[in-house]
Amino acid sequence: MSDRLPPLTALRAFEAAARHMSFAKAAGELNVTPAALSFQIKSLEEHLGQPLFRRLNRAVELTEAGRALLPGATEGFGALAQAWRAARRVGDVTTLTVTAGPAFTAKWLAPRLFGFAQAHPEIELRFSATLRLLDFERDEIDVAIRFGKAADEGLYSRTIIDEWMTPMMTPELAETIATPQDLARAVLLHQDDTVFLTPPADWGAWFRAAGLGAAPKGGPRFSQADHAVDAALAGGGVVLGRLSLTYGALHDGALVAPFPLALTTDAQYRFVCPKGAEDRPQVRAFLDWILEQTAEMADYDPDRPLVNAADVAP
Amino acid sequence: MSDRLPPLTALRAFEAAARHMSFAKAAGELNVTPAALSFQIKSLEEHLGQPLFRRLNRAVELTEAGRALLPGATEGFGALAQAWRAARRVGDVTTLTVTAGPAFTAKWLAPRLFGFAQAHPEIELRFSATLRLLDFERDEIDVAIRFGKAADEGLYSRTIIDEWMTPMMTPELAETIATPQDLARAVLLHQDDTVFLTPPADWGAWFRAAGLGAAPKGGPRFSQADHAVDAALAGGGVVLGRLSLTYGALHDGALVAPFPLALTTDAQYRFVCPKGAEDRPQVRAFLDWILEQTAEMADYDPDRPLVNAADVAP
DNA sequence: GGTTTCGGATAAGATATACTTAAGTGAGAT
DNA sequence: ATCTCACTTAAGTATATCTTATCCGAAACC
Repeated sequence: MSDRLPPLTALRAFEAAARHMSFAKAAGELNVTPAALSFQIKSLEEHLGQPLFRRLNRAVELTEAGRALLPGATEGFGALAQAWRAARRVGDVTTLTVTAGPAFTAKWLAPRLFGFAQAHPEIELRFSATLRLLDFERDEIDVAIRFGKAADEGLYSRTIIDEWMTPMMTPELAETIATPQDLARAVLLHQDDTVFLTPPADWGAWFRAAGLGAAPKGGPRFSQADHAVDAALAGGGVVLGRLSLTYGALHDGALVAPFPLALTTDAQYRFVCPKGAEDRPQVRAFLDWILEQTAEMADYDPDRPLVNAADVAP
Repeated sequence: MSDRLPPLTALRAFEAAARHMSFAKAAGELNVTPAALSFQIKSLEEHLGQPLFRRLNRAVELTEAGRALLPGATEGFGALAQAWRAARRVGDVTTLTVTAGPAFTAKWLAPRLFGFAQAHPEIELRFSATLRLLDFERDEIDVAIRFGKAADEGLYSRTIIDEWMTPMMTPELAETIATPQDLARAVLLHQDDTVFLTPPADWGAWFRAAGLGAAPKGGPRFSQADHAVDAALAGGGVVLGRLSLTYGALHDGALVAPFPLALTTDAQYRFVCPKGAEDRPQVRAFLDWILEQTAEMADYDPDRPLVNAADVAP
């Protein structure tokens, strides 16, 4: 009748048995014989001073004590298993799981990945493209690329891109749009995935920064910024293009940015990982590679006039 | 390098060692020799394939793998320990932990407890008087007396009191207050702890039910209903007294309720415990005793005209 | 500067724990 | 009535775990 924890193997046996509601199946799961499992349960019941199962002839059912024990036991072993996986992941230098938003994944990471894979064939990359904020431990993520302002406490965080955004379009379309004022007649492509920024860095902000009197027109709205860029690439309109998503297209001339003025925000793309994880070989390799790639981007058009969206808030 | 859980005793040794940041202290906690603990940690590190501690000469510190493992391990063992305590509590027929609001505890439970203790000397009672909703598992509560409407799923719930409330005062004060209209001149004692009820059962509701044109005056406000009753007992004013809190005072004449009209609400006092727990001997004894006590109360003044607060909502 | 002390590591033997095989039991299924 | 299934019991065995005893290195102390 000790108040300390009972033998843990017996507890684990109970958890498996209660989950399956069958001693035989639990024995299978734990790779032991049913006899061993039966003995474990019996020993646990002795420790507790009362039965955990009611033995019916073809089945077992939980007693009230069993019902009280099961949820916490399942939760406890679940937490242990997850922690163990997390610890194992630390020693694993062959895989690297990265999470980033869909737009960044599509327009920045994916086109460049081949280069990283060639430079580091020993690292197996996994991607999780979602805007949902993931938990490093729970979701078994090594590295996150996030767009935002503040770095969380306890995380290693490094700004990787000085982002700016400016109107972009195909060269053909650009021939009909000579001045910012001409944008009033053009199809403006809107993006919804940066609305969480305050102040917003949208067409309204750019129009104000450019000193245009009129408010921007409505137009097609896209839930992901990369889709708006795709629409612009197809000649479907003018997008307020982000450097990170359009660098390649600007470089090979698929898009042009005829007006020098560009918007910035306080938010930046950051490389984020748990503190200390930046020294793991594959994380270090990935960070070095990203910095190399972004350094090239930072050199692009460094003299462009930048206006912070916060300074033109309505 | 198995992906299954490592030996659990070794994991527990790690958790204790990391918590104390000392193998020797951990060995003390687990009642084993330092040598045994050292061996456990070593075996765990072999399972993991990398060290969990960095051995400095007078101290140890966690490696990154250790830091990844510790929080989940602590959480896991904590959950197991709590579940085990919960299961042990099921078999314990000698203690009974009850939670109730402060007013109900002071005015209903406490005065009657002596009777229960006499009838069941073998049961050790514990009380937790708080308005905060407690969790049966987490807070190791057997029974809750709650005032509210809906019974939660998965809980045994039984209404124990058909509550009503009506103006009450000392007999001396009553001599100056002959009709409900006279309440306009009296000091009204207000209570804040039923404001979560919708519609509220307060002086405003009673005035509307009584057909009084004027709204009730302001007056002293009490955060707990029992304090308002105490103030009324001291002759300090008129309280909208709840039967449950004033039954004794009405019975021995310390308070009188001169006006027949009483308010009811959809909410009632309920006896709540986890499903199945109502059959545990001490819980059953407590419930039987409560029902016996409340049956007596239900017989008090059964012909009083009742108005539901919901029917006089503004 | 030498000695002590503290905290941990290691080795060998002892013991308790957990597992397996084999035989047994009772109630529902056939 | 017999079979079968799911769990139990018993005996023997393997393995994991603990203890005692000894060793080691660095910080603390004299």
